[in-house]
Amino acid sequence: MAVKRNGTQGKRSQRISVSLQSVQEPLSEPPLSLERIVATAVELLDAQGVDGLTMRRLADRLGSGVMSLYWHVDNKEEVFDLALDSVLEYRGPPQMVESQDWRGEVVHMLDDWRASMLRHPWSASLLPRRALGPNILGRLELLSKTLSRAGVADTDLNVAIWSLWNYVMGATITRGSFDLSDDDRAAAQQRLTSERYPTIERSRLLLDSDWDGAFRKGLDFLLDGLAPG
Amino acid sequence: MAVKRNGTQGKRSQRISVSLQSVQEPLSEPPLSLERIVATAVELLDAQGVDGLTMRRLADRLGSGVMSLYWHVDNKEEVFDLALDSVLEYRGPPQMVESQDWRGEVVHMLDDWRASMLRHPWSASLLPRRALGPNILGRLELLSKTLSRAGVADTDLNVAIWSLWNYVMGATITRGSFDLSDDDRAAAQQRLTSERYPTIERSRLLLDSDWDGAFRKGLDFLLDGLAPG
DNA sequence: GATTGACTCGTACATCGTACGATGCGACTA
DNA sequence: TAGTCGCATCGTACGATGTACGAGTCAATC
Repeated sequence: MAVKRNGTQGKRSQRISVSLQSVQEPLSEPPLSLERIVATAVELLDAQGVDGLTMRRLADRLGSGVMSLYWHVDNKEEVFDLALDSVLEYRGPPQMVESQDWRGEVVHMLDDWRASMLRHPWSASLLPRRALGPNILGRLELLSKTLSRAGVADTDLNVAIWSLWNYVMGATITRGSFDLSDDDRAAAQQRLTSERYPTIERSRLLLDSDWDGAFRKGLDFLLDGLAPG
Repeated sequence: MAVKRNGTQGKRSQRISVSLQSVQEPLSEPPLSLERIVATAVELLDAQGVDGLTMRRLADRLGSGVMSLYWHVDNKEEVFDLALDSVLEYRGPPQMVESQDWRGEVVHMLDDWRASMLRHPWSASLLPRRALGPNILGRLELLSKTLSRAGVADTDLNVAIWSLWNYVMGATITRGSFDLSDDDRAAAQQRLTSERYPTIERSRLLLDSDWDGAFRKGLDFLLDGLAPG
């Protein structure tokens, strides 16, 4: 839509700040760039949550005017998209040779995915309403390739991918929902004892489930069913 | 916090509109009530999405002043909570006797859950950031009870519940994310062909997956692993 | 008639995203 | 040197939003 943002955006010479006037009012921030904007947005989201990110606050942290952001970014939605995607990058399993251990690779990637999102709780609430960024697509591609290499038939590939994806997404979002403040936790407990949910209460489901263990076990069952040997 | 809302809220006599002055300016809306507010909020969310729900629009639809809403409701967040929960009610499987078919019951409830959320796409994006309402807890309770009755050991119960819950949550949210406008769809396709995701592209993963079939198959695998015979 | 409590609503304010246009600046050309 | 142009920054202003505050209405009670 907008014709503004060009190919060299953010790449401008790093301003060799050698010469004079080293002393300046607000300490002379480095110039704006997409990278800096996104990184700062992630900081802010980590610190203040989804509602804590406003363009004004973001600009303040960057030491720039609010409207300067809009040269690098079309709108706030794009900031969300970029922040989300930037947090979901995947660098691959430890060793880079094509191992035979496809199952280990899949588990590693999905584990890392879940861990990344839990490190940034806002990501879980953002994901459902944003489009799929390149890093998400990259993970899907990797998953797809690995399963294919493991011998999953093309006919079953989509089922396998979606099942695994769904499972991880759900696990992440569920866990995130429970990482609310202690107030909310107390409120939930309150509701439990007022209205009656005896089975839940007995199993202490909401209180001290072994989340990580449960995640791995369910994942194992899925993989058992979805892929051969 | 607020001491306002009392026990009889919304229950006020239905205003027996028999007598005179049947003609009035804007057709004389029925009085406000929590029920009417929530129902209208759901209408609005269905029609306009999460961002389409504003207190002013809500009041307009109800034919009331904006601030009148705040007598029935503490804040906008509560409207979201109530709308979300109201959409997730579950009335149980067709026959009400305690059948032996625990697996059928579980599948029925989870299917219905997914269907409910897909009927109201905004619910998927709301759920991750809201606390658990009574209807959600009720479903968890039912799931828990049924699995317990099916012979799942207490030790494995939490794993089983979370695995199933996670799976359904993820499936719902994923599907919701893909129910975007055609524009977004086109954009995704664009990204696919520009950057390279060959395996995804070949399997047409994003385009014509059999979502419902995939959902059921993955669910079956999970149930196979999680529960006996 | 006075009081009370349930309920409604107009006004006002702080905060938000962002449209618009002015401004500065380095690198070109004439 | 003067003029032009594209990149980049930012101040001002506007409409929309959530909601605090307090005044208003009306039925039931004393």
